[in-house]
Amino acid sequence: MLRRTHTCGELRDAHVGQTVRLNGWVNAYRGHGTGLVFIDLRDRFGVTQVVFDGEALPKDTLDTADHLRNEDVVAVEGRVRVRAGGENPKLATGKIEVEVTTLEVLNKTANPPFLPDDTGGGGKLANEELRLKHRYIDLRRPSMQHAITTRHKVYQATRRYFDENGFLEIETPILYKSTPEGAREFLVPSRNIPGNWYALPQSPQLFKQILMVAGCDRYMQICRCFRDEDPRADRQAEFTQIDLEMSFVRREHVIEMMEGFVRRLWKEMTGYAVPPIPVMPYREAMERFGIDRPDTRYGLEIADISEIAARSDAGFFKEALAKGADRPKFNSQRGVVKALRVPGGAEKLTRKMTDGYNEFVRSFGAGGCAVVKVNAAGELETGIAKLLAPVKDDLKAALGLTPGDTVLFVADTYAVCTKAMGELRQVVARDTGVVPKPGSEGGPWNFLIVVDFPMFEKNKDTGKWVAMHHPFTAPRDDQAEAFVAASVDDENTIESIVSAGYDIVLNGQEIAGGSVRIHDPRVQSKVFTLLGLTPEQAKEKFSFLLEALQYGAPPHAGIAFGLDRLVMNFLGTSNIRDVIAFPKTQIGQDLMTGAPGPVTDEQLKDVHARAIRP
RNA sequence: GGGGCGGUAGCUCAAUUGGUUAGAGUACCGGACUGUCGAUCCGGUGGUUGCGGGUUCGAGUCCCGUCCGCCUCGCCA
Repeated sequence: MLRRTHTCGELRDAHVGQTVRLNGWVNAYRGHGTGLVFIDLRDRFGVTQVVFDGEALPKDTLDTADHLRNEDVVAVEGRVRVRAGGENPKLATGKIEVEVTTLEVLNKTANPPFLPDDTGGGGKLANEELRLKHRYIDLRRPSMQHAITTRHKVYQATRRYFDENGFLEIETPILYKSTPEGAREFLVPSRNIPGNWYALPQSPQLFKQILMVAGCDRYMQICRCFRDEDPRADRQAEFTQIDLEMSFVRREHVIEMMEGFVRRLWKEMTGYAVPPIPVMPYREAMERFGIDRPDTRYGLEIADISEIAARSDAGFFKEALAKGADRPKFNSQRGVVKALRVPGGAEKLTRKMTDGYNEFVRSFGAGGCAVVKVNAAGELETGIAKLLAPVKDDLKAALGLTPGDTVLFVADTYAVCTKAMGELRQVVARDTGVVPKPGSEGGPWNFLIVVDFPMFEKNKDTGKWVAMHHPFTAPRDDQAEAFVAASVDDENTIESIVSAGYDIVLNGQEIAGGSVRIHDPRVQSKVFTLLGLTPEQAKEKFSFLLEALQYGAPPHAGIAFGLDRLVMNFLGTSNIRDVIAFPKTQIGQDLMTGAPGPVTDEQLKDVHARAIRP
């Protein structure tokens, strides 16, 4: 084989006169038959034009060259020369060409189902289903090579940063024990212990805490996690986390370390210097933006107008406000009325759109979405304007209304209203064109750290408390005593306890989340009690961690970044499959390998399992 | 589990209210061509319209079911 001396992206006019060898794929054929053939040769480094000149070559070489086709794999040897036909400014190597003296066809291709061209060979990309089936061809596309390379750089920058800061990279088991809380798990039957199963980890949570007890001090791992839940555009059942844990730290120390990581990563990947990241309490995020991961690239803040609404003539406002009126402010079951002022909405929002919003908020359990417009005279009109007449001046002042605005109202319990408004805000932002381009396309990178999450929330269906983060999340340091002292039946107090958890949010997307962990046994047992676990059940599920925590556990805290989402941000894609070499489809199939596939009865017998076939 | 969009030559798409032999570009095969760079020109091969049923004189088109892909709600401690 004529092994390459250079890559296809390397040669410049400085190489003119040198004899070189290139290996690669035929990216394009431009033949003039009897006398002259051009081939663009591609590898992951670039494209170089090689030329076969009939006058200088044996007939059979020219003949072979004339039959080269896209995706054939070849090796050539020849001399670098300035292009006789003029420069091609589209190519980095466009000033030169290689005049071939020897051609070796390393592999003729079958006719490929599509070409790995970012323009689809002159048209659109082949559909994703086909590209996933022949992933090895799709991955040859320059933009996919770029994605893979970008992901590689994120790995390397991550390892450098955490190595410099004293973290040890430690692997944790993939065959793990089932912990039925949280996401549905993938199960693996045991051959040696009949009737028992491993589970694939949703995250290495318990192991990383154990590593702190084990004195490892600082742990990091770029690890695969598995959650058998339905995917989304930015979510796969199988995904990658940058998983971290630190000993002898409190919340602010972890946040400082993570902010340093974000700053380093963005500097290396984009050149952008991340400014100090603002910290916002969960409560404030919910009040102003209706969501725990607010997109702060635009305004459109939500206002609580409950007090004003109570004095209006709108019966449905009063009805909503009557709900849970005896509960404290911000209690999830207490009725509220919220308003969203849409600047210029009178013009930007059509009747059809606002009707759509009405339906939209209903999907989150709200009764509907009321609308008023502010006319040129500054008066409220249309929709529920008449019902608001008694409070119009208060409303104008509270919301800062100006002519041309539209105001959207939702009235319901705090939980429903906040959720509906938060979602509505994002839709309205898109509809009115106030969402900037992503950072990777020149728009802002807006980072935010959200803290002070509630420890617990009520499950809608069962009415039981569930941990908002996970059962090992500590209360904020100043809340621990109140938490331990609180009665299990005191819902209002339990709901008000905030945790020492933290999320990092980028442009409205959660890119990392973590917490300080419980190392006080009193707090831990209180958490289990609230979650409805008896000491025996808790021991059964988490025995090894609980046991370990008894033997000298240092205070510790950690966090995990969603690596796939980080890479997506650097690439400016909203499709997680673009950043995973071998992704799965919506129903978890790998279209290339055909996984998941059937197994034989013999295999099942081996692992003491039987299939229930539909 | 629910909602939405889609599936027609290898690929990207078209095909009037249901109406003649389902077309075009590209790829592929053959031919011409010594400076192309999405090469060009000429000719040709290529179809169970995802699959199954139904309505109809007649279905790519309408109806029912089903499979697959994507988006989304639920779900994702």
